Amino acid sequence: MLKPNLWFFLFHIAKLGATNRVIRTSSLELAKKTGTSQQTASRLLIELSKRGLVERRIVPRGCELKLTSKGVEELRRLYSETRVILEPKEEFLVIEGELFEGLEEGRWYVSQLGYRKQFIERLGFDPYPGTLNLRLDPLNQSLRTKLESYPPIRIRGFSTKDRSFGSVNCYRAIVNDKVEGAVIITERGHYGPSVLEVIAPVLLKKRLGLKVGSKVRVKVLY
Amino acid sequence: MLKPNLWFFLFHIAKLGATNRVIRTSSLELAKKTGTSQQTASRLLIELSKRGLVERRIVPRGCELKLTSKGVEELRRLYSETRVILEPKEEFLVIEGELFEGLEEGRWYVSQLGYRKQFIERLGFDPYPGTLNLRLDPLNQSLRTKLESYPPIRIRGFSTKDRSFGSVNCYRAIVNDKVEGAVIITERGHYGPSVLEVIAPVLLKKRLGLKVGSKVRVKVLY
DNA sequence: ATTACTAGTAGTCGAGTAT
DNA sequence: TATACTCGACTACTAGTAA
Repeated sequence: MLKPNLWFFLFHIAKLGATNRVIRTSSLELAKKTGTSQQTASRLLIELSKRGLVERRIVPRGCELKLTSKGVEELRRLYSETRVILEPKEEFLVIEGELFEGLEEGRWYVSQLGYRKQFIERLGFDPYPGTLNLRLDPLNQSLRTKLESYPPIRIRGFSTKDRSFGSVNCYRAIVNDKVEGAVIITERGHYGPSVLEVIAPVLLKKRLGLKVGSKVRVKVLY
Repeated sequence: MLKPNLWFFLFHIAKLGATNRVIRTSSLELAKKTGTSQQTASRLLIELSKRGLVERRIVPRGCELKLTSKGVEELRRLYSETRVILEPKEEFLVIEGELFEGLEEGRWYVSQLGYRKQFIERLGFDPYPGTLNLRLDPLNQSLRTKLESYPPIRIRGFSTKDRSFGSVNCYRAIVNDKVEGAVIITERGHYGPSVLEVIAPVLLKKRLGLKVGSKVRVKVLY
């Protein structure tokens, strides 16, 4: 668990904008922002860097910093938990996308027993082997990004003797206002943020009469 | 400024539900949750209590805790700042309510020079002396509550020789898609959460042809 | 200018324990 | 049972300073 003062320091670095770009700063500036000494700032920077939460490069008069994805994740975790504390109401987000024919990789992943057992336990259904892949326009991509800041239903990764499978985040969802299923967000997704992958207990394409190019409306609960 | 480990401790107390009700716990339980000793938990509880962030009562086998409004405020501050870091996009919220004739108190407050100067400086307009009071149904009340979790434009309180005036939080707003103004949220509001008070550079009732009972739509930017 | 080491010190922790 | 005090141990801080 990240120590509170490291978290606080990370937070201040993020406040300077280091979540999505490299910033130019110095240990003295950070010391002032966090109300500590230059020496302590230097030490904490070294520690954050060691823990892989910030990337750091010493340059002539100061340093360049950027949060790693692990650093952003850490920030987001506390943010999500605080949201649950302060805004306990159940809400939803509607994401729309266009069906496309995927690589059929999803079928293989979803049917892995290590995932299936958890899907059944945590989502309450045994997913049909296959995913519905929706292409998102930029507006819907930003909704997807927003979604990721909400506390997910976590499916843990696991290993077989052949390989290891990463953890997966899920959100309950209702597809075209009819079928209950879930959005899945994989650690290193096969497609990236422009695609939304949906699973359900049934073959969605058939059940909803969808074909390539169909507009699909996903109401995601969180 | 609240020390990081105190903040972290407050966060854990909040996670147990102490934001909106009294919880029953003990220093040992909190110690386990935060990964520290019973002694440290006890000491931090005393400190949080001294600083007026939690209310505390020792009972036979443990203690009862509840965050004070100052404690919740502290949590909300960091939450809001983190939101700005992680979700930098400008967004809005549409709140609708029904016009009613207020106590005319607003007129007096808004025209106080201590407020007016700040309104001009921070909102960019000199408010018409008076407020538009909208009665909110429960759904719109929850939107108002949600609004309060976003970082506001803060107007500081001040004192005259006669009395003191509390600080006010504002959000830019557009009324009925036509007139720019601001929603004001006072510390100890005259009306409570079921009412939304709006100010603008003009007399809104006249400008928009409103009368008692009119439905008014306020698009609040944050 | 910076970063970051060393060394001395201030502050925090938790075992023991009184209440 | 609890809370919370004392005190020795340890951690984390900053001043001084080298690079």
